[in-house]
Amino acid sequence: MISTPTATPTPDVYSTIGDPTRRALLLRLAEEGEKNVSELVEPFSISQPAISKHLRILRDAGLVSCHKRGRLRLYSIEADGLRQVYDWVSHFERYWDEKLDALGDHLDRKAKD
Amino acid sequence: MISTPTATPTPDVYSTIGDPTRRALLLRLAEEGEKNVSELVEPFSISQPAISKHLRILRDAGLVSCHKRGRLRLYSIEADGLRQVYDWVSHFERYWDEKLDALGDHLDRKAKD
DNA sequence: TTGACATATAACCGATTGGATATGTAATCT
DNA sequence: AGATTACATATCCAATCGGTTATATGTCAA
Repeated sequence: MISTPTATPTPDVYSTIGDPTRRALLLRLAEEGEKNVSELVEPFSISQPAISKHLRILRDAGLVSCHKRGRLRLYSIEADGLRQVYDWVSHFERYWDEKLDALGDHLDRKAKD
Repeated sequence: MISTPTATPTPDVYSTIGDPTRRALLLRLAEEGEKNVSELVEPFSISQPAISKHLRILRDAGLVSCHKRGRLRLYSIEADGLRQVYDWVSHFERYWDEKLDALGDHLDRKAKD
């Protein structure tokens, strides 16, 4: 009984979503709800073990969870961990969605929250 | 006419921000404005060439720009490319800013779109 | 012009990554 | 029980990564 049960080694969310396959998996789980591994593999041209490895990484990052039903493993999105990405990238928001003229003051104030 | 500004080979923004050093560089440029390389190196315990390499990657990803002044290269944030990350991660927004109790139905319905 | 400074690039290296194939394990079906 | 299905894990491999030191290039200052 060595195995660390859930004890997340916090495997960086940013690098986890750095991979396009993993992003696609996350998006699909978010849009279509829980899916088993075979269903998740299907749209890709890569092997099942490769997808299982991605799912493992996603699980370790806390971005998905899974439970068994019969011989299926049903994976679901666990999006809380993505919030930190949202928060980080929000720091740059003012650079793209506003003309920063007299607005600068307002933004500086918000930045202090 | 669209004209790719610097002929970006689009070296994936997601993997670019996967590195913590690069995220720190971006954040600092955003918060403190343009900086030369020496200034950017200073807070880190890694070598100047290592930072220059990161800056190269950031430039290739279109996330920073630089211009010369004397013997200095002044780097500035170019945050537009981060918007796609913001947009992507926004897909998961509903998972963290809503209590999904009786809301589940509503969400399931939306998922079918 | 010579030397110091600012920065980029080159060459190299060990660690990690993302894939493949092969095998293990548990649940279901006949 | 035996075969099949669904998935995870093990092992291996080439490519990429992030760092290093060494070197090249261009600019300023004396």
